[in-house]
Amino acid sequence: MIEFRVDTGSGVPPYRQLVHQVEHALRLGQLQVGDRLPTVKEVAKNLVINPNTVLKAYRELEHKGLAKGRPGQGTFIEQGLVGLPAEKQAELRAGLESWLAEAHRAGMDADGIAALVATVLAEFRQEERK
Amino acid sequence: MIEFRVDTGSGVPPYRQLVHQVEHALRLGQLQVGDRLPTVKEVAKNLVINPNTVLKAYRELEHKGLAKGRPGQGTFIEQGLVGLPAEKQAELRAGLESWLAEAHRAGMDADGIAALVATVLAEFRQEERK
Amino acid sequence: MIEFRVDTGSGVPPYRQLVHQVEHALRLGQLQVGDRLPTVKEVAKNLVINPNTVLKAYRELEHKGLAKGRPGQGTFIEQGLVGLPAEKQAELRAGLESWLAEAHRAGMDADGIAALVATVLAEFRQEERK
Amino acid sequence: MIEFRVDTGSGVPPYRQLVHQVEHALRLGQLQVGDRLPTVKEVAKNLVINPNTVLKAYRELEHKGLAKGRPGQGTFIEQGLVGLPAEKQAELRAGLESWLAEAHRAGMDADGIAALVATVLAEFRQEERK
DNA sequence: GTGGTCTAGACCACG
DNA sequence: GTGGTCTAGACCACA
Repeated sequence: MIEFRVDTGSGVPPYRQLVHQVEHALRLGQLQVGDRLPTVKEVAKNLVINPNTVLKAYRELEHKGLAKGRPGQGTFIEQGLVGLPAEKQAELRAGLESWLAEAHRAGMDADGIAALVATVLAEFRQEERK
Repeated sequence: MIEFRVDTGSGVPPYRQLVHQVEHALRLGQLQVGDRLPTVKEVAKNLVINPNTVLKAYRELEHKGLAKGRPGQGTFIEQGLVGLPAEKQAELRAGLESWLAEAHRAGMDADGIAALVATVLAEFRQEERK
Repeated sequence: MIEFRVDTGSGVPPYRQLVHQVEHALRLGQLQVGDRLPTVKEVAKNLVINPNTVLKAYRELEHKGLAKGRPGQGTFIEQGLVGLPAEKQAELRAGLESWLAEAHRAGMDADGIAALVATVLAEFRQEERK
Repeated sequence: MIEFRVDTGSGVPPYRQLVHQVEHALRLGQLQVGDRLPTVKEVAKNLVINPNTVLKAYRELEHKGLAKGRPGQGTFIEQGLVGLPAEKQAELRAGLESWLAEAHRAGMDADGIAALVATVLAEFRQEERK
């Protein structure tokens, strides 16, 4: 079962963070078609946010065709997102994690790492756009 | 001189994106104490956003003690952010870029990469918090 | 609930006047941690100023850590400011008021009094700085 | 010779602070008709502000008929402001200073005192307006 | 309904 | 010309 997080300091609206997390989990194969998402109440209670916010996120997922609420049963994943084969993903992930560990050893904190990653990713996106 | 970007699709308010970019540049040593930021009007014109939005970002930086507006002259960096020595940073950056290139070769698009990176970073943050 | 005033002739930007008034009320114990400030719209309507101006004041208070806006609920005092015990304050206040009454009887108008007070206070500040 | 001060943190435009200080000094009898104000250059240098700002203040005084610039000689007080007789003023001032000293002894800092004074004065003005 | 963001445009203070 | 303030009004996120 997916575990949601909300980072209130990031400026990203909470409901979008939830949507992103589902999308990411789908891409990474952590969520499969047919999986059940936690109930609105559970999420709202765990993250201390308003149930309406969770509902909005689930509706957004429904709108994108990724999930579907079944009254009385919960919300279920309807459709996956194309991603790389699991092995390749695991490989890449391992590579990234080892880089991260190295950065951490070198003395970078999470914010510093995030700054570096954001910069490099932004440049990559710009490259890709060409 | 720092070059701002704004990603309208991310959900992060533009003025916060500007703040983040300055903070990142400070961490990465791309901005130094005493450097001048582009004028409010320049940024507004380049990014096609309202001057007030830029002003809001600069004001936020001022509140954080990172920059200071001097009427008639511009806005200047007041204080740096601790970061790693430039060489170490360059090294780490190279490592990250090579990982990124590998992921790209493997068939991942920017969104997929971002998803993976976000997930791994979030886990790292959770680790760090312990 | 605090009652805001705005003096348009003073040259002090209205949003700063609001900030000052909250700070003063905190120092004087008229506002406590947890108290709710009037809503942005109420203040804007009462003082006949733009809601954005009020918002700017509340935002400034947030930056100073004194208040915090809770969407959908209002803006609340987060932190107090050290001040003297209420009795001592009341005593001092009485002393000041009696002096003021005397000055008034002697024929001074509010502006004259303000001039005298400003001068004496400025000298006091200079003394204190030593 | 009057000694100007500028408090950059107060929000009051510097040029208005200068005007106020002249007016206050006139009310308090510290400046007399015929007295010479410091030159624009002197003030600008001492307070580290732009000469234009000082000029603007002097023009404002001229506009109010309080001072007059005599090319090549300086700026001179043209007209006084009605005030109380010097003895009465000195008496009141002494009273205020003794109150201030008491407040200080009681543990109030300049900001606390300013807060109290501002509040009491504001109420007094409201009374007077009736 | 409450706070928050953005836009558009006017005006002021300062250099 | 540069930063800073204010207004007016639209739209969004949240409770």
